[in-house]
Amino acid sequence: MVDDEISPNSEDKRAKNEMAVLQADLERMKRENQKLRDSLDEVTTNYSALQMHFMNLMQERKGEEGEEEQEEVYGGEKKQQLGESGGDGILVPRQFMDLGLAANNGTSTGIEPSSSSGGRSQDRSRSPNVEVASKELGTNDEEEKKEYGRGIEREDDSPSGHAHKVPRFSPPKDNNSVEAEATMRKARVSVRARSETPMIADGCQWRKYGQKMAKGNPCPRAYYRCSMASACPVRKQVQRCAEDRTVLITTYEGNHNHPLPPTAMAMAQTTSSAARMLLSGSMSSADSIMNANFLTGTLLPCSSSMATISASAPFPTVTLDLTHSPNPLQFPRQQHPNQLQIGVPQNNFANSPAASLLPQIFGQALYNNQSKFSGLQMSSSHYDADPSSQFGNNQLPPHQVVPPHLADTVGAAIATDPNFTAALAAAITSIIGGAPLQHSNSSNNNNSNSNNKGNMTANNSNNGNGNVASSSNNNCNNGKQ
DNA sequence: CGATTTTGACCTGCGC
DNA sequence: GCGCAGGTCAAAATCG
Repeated sequence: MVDDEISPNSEDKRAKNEMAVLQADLERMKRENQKLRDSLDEVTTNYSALQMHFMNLMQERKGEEGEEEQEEVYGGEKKQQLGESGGDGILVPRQFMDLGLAANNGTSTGIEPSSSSGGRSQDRSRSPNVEVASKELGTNDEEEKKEYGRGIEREDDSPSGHAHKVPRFSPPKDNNSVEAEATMRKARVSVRARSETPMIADGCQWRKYGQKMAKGNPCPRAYYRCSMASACPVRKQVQRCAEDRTVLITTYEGNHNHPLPPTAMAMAQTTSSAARMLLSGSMSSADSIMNANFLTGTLLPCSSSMATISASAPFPTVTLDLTHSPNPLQFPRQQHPNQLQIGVPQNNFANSPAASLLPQIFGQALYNNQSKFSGLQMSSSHYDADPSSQFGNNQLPPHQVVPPHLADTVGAAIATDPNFTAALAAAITSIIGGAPLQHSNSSNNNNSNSNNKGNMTANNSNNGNGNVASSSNNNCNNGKQ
């Protein structure tokens, strides 16, 4: 009887104990959860603060340099552009956008005939170099004709349709600008990334205009044209790697001549920066080596094969290879003490402002002074002990980092997001291309109107009915085409 | 019905 | 000069 009475009591006690333990666990978990939240909030907050601070610094610096440049080169014209771009709250991001979309000011003129004459005449009043820069980055009618030969010419000016008889790279009409254009025409940024989707979601709208079988690759290569604006010269090629079908090789070319949605800014940065890379002195081999070393040695120190620059013929190409590691951004935690690491506090990086800001930050920073970023490194999984010296002369405050317990998650989320590849490519190419271009018209704006038509065309056409037979070689070659 | 994709044909550049 | 390969065009087909 006693046992019968005691037994329930002891069970009750035990149950209570267990309950207490569970509650304690729960409490502990709640506290930890709260800690994590706090950490995340803190990271986010500090990231935003740092971001703003950095942008402000860049803006100030750019403002100074921009004024000097424009007085030197443009005779004050640039000041006006800066003023226009900086008239509202968008000023700060705008300035960063300018790095990649610098020339789009001219492009808008290309779209809007009413204003084109003014913009073009301005461009042509500049020094040859400036004109090259303008043409390269911009897309007025003439330059489009030169760059894209028959196609654009027919679209714009040649109803007869015989423009295709004009050589795509026709002999220079005058001086070196055409040469630069030709170079620009071939500037490419290639991104290799594992993706199940037919295309990287770069935020732009694309229209497929061709498909071919590339030599040595059973997968067809698809040709896309930006369809966000009728005369946008940006094109891209999408092809799966022959050796690894899960690898998607996307090659961008050209610069948008229309406003872009935030999610597309990254790609715009990429393509325009690639153009700049070429423009910036035709990119001597020494430069390319230097830049490549800089890129692979600092930005991506733990994966020298992740990013390569090829300035060799036929197309100078910046290739970003994100396929070598399941988590290419998951850099080792032990890194060079002076390396800049940027923590990314948001899982959904591709859709976050950071996705579009990152390339701009990188690019702008290098625009100002490449040497300051000699230790640059981007990391999604970063936490380091002493970030204080990272920005060199910029004296930026130590930035908050992703705590260790969040780092893996964040890094993995980013690395597995195909959208991120575009942003990362943009960052890299901004570094490569943005640095040497200090005196180009980086303050140009992107003012043209856009007519968004249709949807993102993610065509997965792989029927392989191109008219070129496969044979050997090629593909999976880091985008050198 | 307009926009987009498909696909054969064509053009250009390049190597031999 | 020829052939190959890459790139583009444009009519037809397809889609929404």
